[in-house]
Amino acid sequence: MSASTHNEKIEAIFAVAFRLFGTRGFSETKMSDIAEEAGIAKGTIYLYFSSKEELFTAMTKREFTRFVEQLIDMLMNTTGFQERLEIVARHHLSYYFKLKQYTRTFFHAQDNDRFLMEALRTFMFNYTREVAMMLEQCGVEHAELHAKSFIGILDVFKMDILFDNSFSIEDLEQRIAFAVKLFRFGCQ
Amino acid sequence: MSASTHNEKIEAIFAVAFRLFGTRGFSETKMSDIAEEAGIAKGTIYLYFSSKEELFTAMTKREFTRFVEQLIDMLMNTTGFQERLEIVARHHLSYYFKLKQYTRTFFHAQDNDRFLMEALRTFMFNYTREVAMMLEQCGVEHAELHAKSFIGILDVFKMDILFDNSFSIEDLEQRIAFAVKLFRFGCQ
Amino acid sequence: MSASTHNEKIEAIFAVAFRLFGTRGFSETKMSDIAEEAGIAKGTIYLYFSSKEELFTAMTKREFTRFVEQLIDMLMNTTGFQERLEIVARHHLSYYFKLKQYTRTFFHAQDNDRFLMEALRTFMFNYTREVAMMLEQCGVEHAELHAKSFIGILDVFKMDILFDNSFSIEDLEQRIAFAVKLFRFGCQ
Amino acid sequence: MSASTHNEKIEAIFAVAFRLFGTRGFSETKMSDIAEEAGIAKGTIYLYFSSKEELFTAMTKREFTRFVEQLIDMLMNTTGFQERLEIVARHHLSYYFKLKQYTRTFFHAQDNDRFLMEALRTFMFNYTREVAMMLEQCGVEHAELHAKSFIGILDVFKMDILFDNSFSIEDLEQRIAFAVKLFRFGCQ
DNA sequence: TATGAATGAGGCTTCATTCAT
DNA sequence: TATGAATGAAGCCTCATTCAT
Repeated sequence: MSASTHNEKIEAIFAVAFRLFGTRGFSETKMSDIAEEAGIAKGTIYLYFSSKEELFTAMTKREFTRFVEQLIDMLMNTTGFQERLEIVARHHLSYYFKLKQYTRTFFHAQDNDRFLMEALRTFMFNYTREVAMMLEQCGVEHAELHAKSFIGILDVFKMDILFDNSFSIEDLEQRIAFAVKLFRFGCQ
Repeated sequence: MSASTHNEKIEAIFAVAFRLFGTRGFSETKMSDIAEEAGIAKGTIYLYFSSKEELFTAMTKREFTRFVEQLIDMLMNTTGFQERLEIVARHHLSYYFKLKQYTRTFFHAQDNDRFLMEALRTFMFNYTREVAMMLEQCGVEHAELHAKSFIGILDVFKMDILFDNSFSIEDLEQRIAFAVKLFRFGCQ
Repeated sequence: MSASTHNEKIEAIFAVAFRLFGTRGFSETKMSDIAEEAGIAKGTIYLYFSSKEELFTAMTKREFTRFVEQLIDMLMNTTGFQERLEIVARHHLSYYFKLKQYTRTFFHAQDNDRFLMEALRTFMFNYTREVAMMLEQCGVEHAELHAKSFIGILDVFKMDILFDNSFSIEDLEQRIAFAVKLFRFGCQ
Repeated sequence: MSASTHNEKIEAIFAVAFRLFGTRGFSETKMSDIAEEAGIAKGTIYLYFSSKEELFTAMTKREFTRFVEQLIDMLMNTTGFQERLEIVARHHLSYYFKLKQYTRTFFHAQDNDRFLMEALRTFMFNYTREVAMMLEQCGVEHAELHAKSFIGILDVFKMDILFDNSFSIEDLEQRIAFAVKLFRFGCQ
């Protein structure tokens, strides 16, 4: 039923928190629901996280960190501008695609929370830095602004993924190709 | 302090709601605060809006609508691809710049509601459509995808504006120029 | 639409109040509903009744008074013990029968209200007195206790009327006959 | 002050609720008052009852059930028509007499709810059934109508008990004797 | 460590009543 | 007299957090 070791328990809490915060949002998610779905008692969560906000922030930070680390791994094994751009694009869009069923608010400023804003800032900083480094290696000037822009292009397609119920893998690949092409050569 | 006519009162409520929801987020904004700052009684809000959620949604919808209408106006009086792109970019970024002091959550999926998600969807649809129409008139293919992408590039710079306390008018203009150039000619 | 003279207006208010208080009960009936259904403004009610409680009490008192006055009229034109008992019984039960569709709480201690309790007391006093006087004229001893008992027998049948959806005029007449017979000769 | 076990706590809540709802009525009784007088926190009540209405209904149902069960017990150990009628009468009237200080609304349709009406219906059904069974055993015809009538006679005396501050034990016994005699032999 | 019953601050909302017109 | 927009006191209920076991 419930996870037994310290880490397993934290993982279980994170997993449920991710799902519930993602689907319902911060305020509408109850600590008691998280506890119940994680198979532990309400009080137990407080052994690991001092408050609801801390749990939310910790979970979000971990998610952000993972996201960037995975990106770094993938970029490490690749050369070629086009390929690398595609990797960034695919990683970004796949994230939303995979989690579509229960993602709604992640990577977005929440209803609340100075803490999350800080986490989001750090995330953007790290994410941008990695993409910028990659761009720099590939000889692109104004790497940071370009990195942000590329991320922006990708992020806006999140709307399509989340709102369009018939959005398919093929659509995803099409968006990737489109984003990379636009980024490299402009709209003309 | 308080406005007298029906519409003035609604405007007053909207104005305060916009500011408070924007700075504090939905859950952390109290109806009593809105009432107090609007110079009316708590109960009075309920003469115009049936619930906190309805007020929030109505206010957001109005904001979205205004944003798009203003854009339409400005595009109407302009020709030239470069100029029009600059107008879109400036409108988008200026919005955040002007409201920097109390904007945080707008144009973002909230912690709550189905209603706002629907409003956001409509907004994105309208905003994208206007930009896409303009692009089409200027001979750009895949106008919709391009429109979204351009919006994405602009929207990501919102982060810079909101997070960077020293962000200046000059920075703003630089971002505008950068976004337009990238969009037109790519990163190279 | 709305009644124009002073008395017509009061009558209109009474009529609506009777219906709404009767169907919904005191707390669940809003002054605004009464005003609306009476075709007048909320504030207007306060020109005639100083509070919700006063309206309720006044309306109830009037209803009680009417009930007893009608009974007095009918008894006045009759002689004969059996006939008179039947008149009381028919008057009592017909009242509930006629108002079945919107009677629920009348003649009963309310959820609230010292005022109504007082009105109810007066009503029971007057109602009992009239029945007792009649019994006395007919030579019945312990007229007051007997009067109350007879009223009690009748009042319990109210349950049948209110709860039994198929309760008919024939059932009503049967109850009348039964009540009178029991009262006169006992259960044997 | 506060009870410790689950059941003790519920009993404590019931006891206070019975007293307060009985004296003040439903609407005028505050959940916070019940909590305070029960020596627990407001929120604790909601661990056992999902709403004020539910508490009220549950308490009333329990009271009804008890009333009938006690009657059944007492009838079980008695034979003789006269004695049994006296038992019913004494049980009914003693109930009001004992609880005089804080009974006002029980056994009466409340200002509110469908729920209570249903409970009242069930109560009347069960109460009537027990009395009717007893009457049948004693050879009385039309047992149900007779049972209701007897209950009605008794119930009307509730008024005397509640309204007459000098109502004594002797008065009570007199009413019992009167009710039984009337019921058996009629008014003559 | 783990539990979950208990807490109680706090917010949304209702609605009787007022009063300027 | 009549209106109805405005008021604001008051109460139900939620839920993050605590703590005795």
